[in-house]
Amino acid sequence: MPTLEPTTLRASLKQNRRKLTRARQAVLDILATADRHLTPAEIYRRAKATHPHLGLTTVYRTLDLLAELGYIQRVHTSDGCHSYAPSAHTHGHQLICAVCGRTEEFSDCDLAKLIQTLQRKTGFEINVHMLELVGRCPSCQTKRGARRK
Amino acid sequence: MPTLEPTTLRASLKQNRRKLTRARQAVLDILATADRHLTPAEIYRRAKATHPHLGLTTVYRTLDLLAELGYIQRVHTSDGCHSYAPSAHTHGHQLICAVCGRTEEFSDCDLAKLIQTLQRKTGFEINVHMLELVGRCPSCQTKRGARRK
DNA sequence: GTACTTGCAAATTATTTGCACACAC
DNA sequence: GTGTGTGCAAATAATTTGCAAGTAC
Repeated sequence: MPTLEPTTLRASLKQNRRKLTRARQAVLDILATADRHLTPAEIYRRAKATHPHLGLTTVYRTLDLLAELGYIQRVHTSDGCHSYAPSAHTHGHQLICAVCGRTEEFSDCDLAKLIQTLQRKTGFEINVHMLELVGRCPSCQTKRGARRK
Repeated sequence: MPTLEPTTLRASLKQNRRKLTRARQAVLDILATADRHLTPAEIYRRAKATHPHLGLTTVYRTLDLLAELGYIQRVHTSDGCHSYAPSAHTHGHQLICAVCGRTEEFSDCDLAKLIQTLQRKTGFEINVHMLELVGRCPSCQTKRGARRK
């Protein structure tokens, strides 16, 4: 996964006249090594371990920035859209475990045909799509078959 | 669109030992006749016209309820997930205009194959999916080709 | 009549802003 | 050195809760 390569990130930042700072590195590190989606507050708490001076404000600002650059992705669950997951910095979608929050990214969504049909039918010009799949990851399936809700 | 049939709604509510009240009717009416997605605050403002006593709290509660029953649907845009659009009370997805917010619902998303492949590859058991397409509606395409951002 | 609902005020939570100081390049 | 970032405190916005009174059935 190219997510973590500091070189790539630094380059992206430079393009926008932005800098690679400790705070940004810390936030991205947390997400990149997390196997589930996290809220700003959770990221803040975790990142403070390696960067005690970190402010929550900075986390918010950093999340916006990283999302804009495509290094992380907002995850939309039924209880809100304020969690973030790492992203491979390309067109990607998330497969989310409803039980533990674990995410997997995938990119071959193959919606071309659907999009074409809908464009013809509705006259819309479609240029962005968001797709998320939700279910239970292998390990949450076995854990006493616990079904959420 | 079955959205508006008060009989259907009343029945759904009854099933859950809920009542069909003026407030709920007012909120649903606003959404059903809106051609774009609206935030709780917008819905509140509009619904007050026909139901001046309405409280914002009730709008929040009603939106939750109607969403749960499938009569409306949360819309997730890049700037948040706090808007709602009418829904045909079946499995459905939204096609959203990024310029004016207009929404169209569609249901034939045909993701079965993709889901099957991913289940095999990842071991996840997938049971929910959310799909949204974003673009420009016909009328926003002609309006001085204004492209958002 | 009863249980579910409402609207208000207040509390809570989430997010943004302004600004002096600090740091990456 | 310069311009971008940061962290703090404070402001704002969004959402939720408790509760007495109201209303659908």
